[in-house]
Amino acid sequence: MLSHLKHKTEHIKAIDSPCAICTNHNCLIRKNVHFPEISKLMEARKEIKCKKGQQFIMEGASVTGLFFLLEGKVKVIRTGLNGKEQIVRFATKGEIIGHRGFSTEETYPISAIALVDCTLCYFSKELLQTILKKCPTLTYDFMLFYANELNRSEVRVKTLSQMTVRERVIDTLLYINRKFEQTKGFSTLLLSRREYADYAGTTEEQVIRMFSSLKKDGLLVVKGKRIGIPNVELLKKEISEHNFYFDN
DNA sequence: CCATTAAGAGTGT
DNA sequence: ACACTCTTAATGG
Repeated sequence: MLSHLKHKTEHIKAIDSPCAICTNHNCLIRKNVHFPEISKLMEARKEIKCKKGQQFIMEGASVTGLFFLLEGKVKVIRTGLNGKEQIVRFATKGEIIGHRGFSTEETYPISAIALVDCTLCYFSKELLQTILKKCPTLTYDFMLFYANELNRSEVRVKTLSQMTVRERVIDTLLYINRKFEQTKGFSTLLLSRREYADYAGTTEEQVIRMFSSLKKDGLLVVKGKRIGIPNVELLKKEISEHNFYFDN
C-alpha cells in the first residue's frame, strides 16, 4: 500500500507544509501546529491512499504507528467469538485510528478497513512519543481524546448488553446519522445490512426485518442501500423512553 | 450494449 | 439459523 506514495502529483502544495495548510481542523496535530517540535512530525508524515475495501490495519500485527483519517470513511472491527466480525466504531475525517495499539500494546487489537477511498496521514509510534513528551497541549488533547473514547466504550457496553434488538438497531441508525453527513435526506455512508448488524450486535436478518418494521411505522426511509431518517427526534424517542440517550 | 453471474436484500419456515 | 426467491451490481465479450 506504500506504493501509492509515489503518486504525489495531486497535493504538491501539501508536501511543503502539509499540516499548516490542512483543512482538517479537527486534527490534533493541526491544532498544535504552532509548536516548533511539530515540524518534525510534518516532515515525517506519510500520506497513504487507501482504496475502498482495503484493510490498512491488521488485528494482531505489531504496532508501527498511528493513522489520522484525512479524507474518507473507515470501519474499525475486531474479531468476535466465533470468528464473527464486530464493528467497534466508524471513523470520519479528522479521527485517529489505531490509537489503542499506540499506548503500551505490542500489537493492534483491531483491524481497520476503508469503506470508501481514503487518504490517511501516518505517523510512526516512536516519533509521536518523543513529540508528545515535548508538547504539553498536544498531549493534553490526546488525553481528552482517550477519555472520550473510554466513555464511549463504556456507554457501548450498556447499549449492547441491556438494550433490545430494536433499540440497538435504532441506536445504530442514530449513530450513523449524527456521525455522517446526509444528502437529500439520505445518509452518505452506504452500508450493507450485515455491517449494520455487526455494529448493532445482531444478525443481518434481524436488521432487515427491523428496517421494514421501522419503514412501516414511517420512522425510516429505505431505498436499497440508501437509508434516510425523516424525523430524527421521533426516532430518538423510540429509545429514550427507557434509556438515557448519549451523543457519542 | 447486452447477457451472464455474483452479491446482497428480503421473506417464510 | 437456514433455505429460497428476487433484485441489483459487476464482469466480460
